Amino acid sequence: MDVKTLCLGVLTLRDMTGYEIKKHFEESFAHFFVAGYGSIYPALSELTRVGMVSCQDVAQAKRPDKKVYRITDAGRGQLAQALAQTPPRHKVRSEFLVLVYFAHLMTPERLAEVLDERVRDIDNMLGCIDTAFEDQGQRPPSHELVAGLGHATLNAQRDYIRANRDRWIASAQTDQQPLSKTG
Amino acid sequence: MDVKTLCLGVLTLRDMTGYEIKKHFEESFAHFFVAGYGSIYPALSELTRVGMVSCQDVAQAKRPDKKVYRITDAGRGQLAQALAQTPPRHKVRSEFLVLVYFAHLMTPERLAEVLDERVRDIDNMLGCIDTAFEDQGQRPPSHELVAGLGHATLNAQRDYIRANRDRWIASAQTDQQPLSKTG
DNA sequence: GATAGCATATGTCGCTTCGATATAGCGGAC
DNA sequence: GTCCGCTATATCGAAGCGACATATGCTATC
Repeated sequence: MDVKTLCLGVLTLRDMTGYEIKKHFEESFAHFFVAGYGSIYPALSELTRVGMVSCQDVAQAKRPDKKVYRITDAGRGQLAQALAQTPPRHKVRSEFLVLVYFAHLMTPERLAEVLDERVRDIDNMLGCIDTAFEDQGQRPPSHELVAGLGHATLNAQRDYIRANRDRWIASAQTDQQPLSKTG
Repeated sequence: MDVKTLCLGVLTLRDMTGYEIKKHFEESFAHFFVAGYGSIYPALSELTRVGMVSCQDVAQAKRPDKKVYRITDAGRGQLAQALAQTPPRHKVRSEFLVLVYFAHLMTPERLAEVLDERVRDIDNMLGCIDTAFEDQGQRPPSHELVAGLGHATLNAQRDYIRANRDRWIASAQTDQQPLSKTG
């Protein structure tokens, strides 16, 4: 599944500009799918070119012009096919866990910093999910499901880190294998 | 953090070929970092070019020749710097959760299929982590930490799906908004 | 004994995506 | 008054992903 399909999906909720699609991604998808302008704008151009969405230029007073995109019947068909066929993959790319994996090459202070920053990030993300869930305007009923899953997963990770933090830092002290003589 | 840094990291454990690095990734990193040959071989070429690793050609009887890579002092220095500076980010790209988010556009049968396949994938991944953790040869002491974190996270996700599966499928029936008239 | 598939081993290619940057005017904060 | 953030679109280089190509030997099935 690529960003094109994602755009078709959010355009079933209402007509949007590229900017609004990005905002919707940030508010509702933040914890499981990231897409920047560098992916969204080319995706919308391509979708327009092949007739999956229509595009209307809207001139605005005191604001830059905007392009409002609307999904077409062809787009709805393609989306239905994508939803029916896409395998439910779930990829993680965690530099946090890479750092933890090489904890024996870091100082205990650095490990503490890494773990604490991860806990802060998790708290932020949980707050983000709650905020998005509170103002439920324009959101599909299934939003509750992904919010619940996000909560369950992030809470479990945070609790596990908190429960083991001190023990890990203590053993980092004994297992340490410095990389350089100047360490 | 890019694949180059990852390669430097695993080469602190022992000298390896590109093929072995890939296997190590699959066995130990599967649940939090994916890297294929298309990333690893170019990374090793570049690391060799700038002197972060050395490379020795080894001719083998009855096997293709191989290139054994070894981290250099310069490489160790660069790795230390990367571990000290890399922010502990954690990115998820879940087509599974996208599908769940648009559950109201799918049939309840399809939603059931998606949820069940995800549970199977999680079980597979848990087995993978356990297998890698059992044969502890050549693994850093911190491997236990990432294995534990993987377990906690995946278990939480699986339990949450199992606990809510039937309720979700029932509400998918009522909330459904078909995309086409032929649905 | 044939043949199919798997393991070892290195690599390329095209496409997608990421993150940073450019542009530009308005509104509010300090 | 000046700086920052919001709305809004877009491009660009670098990185990465997945599939494919190539070669050979070993093992299991028929």
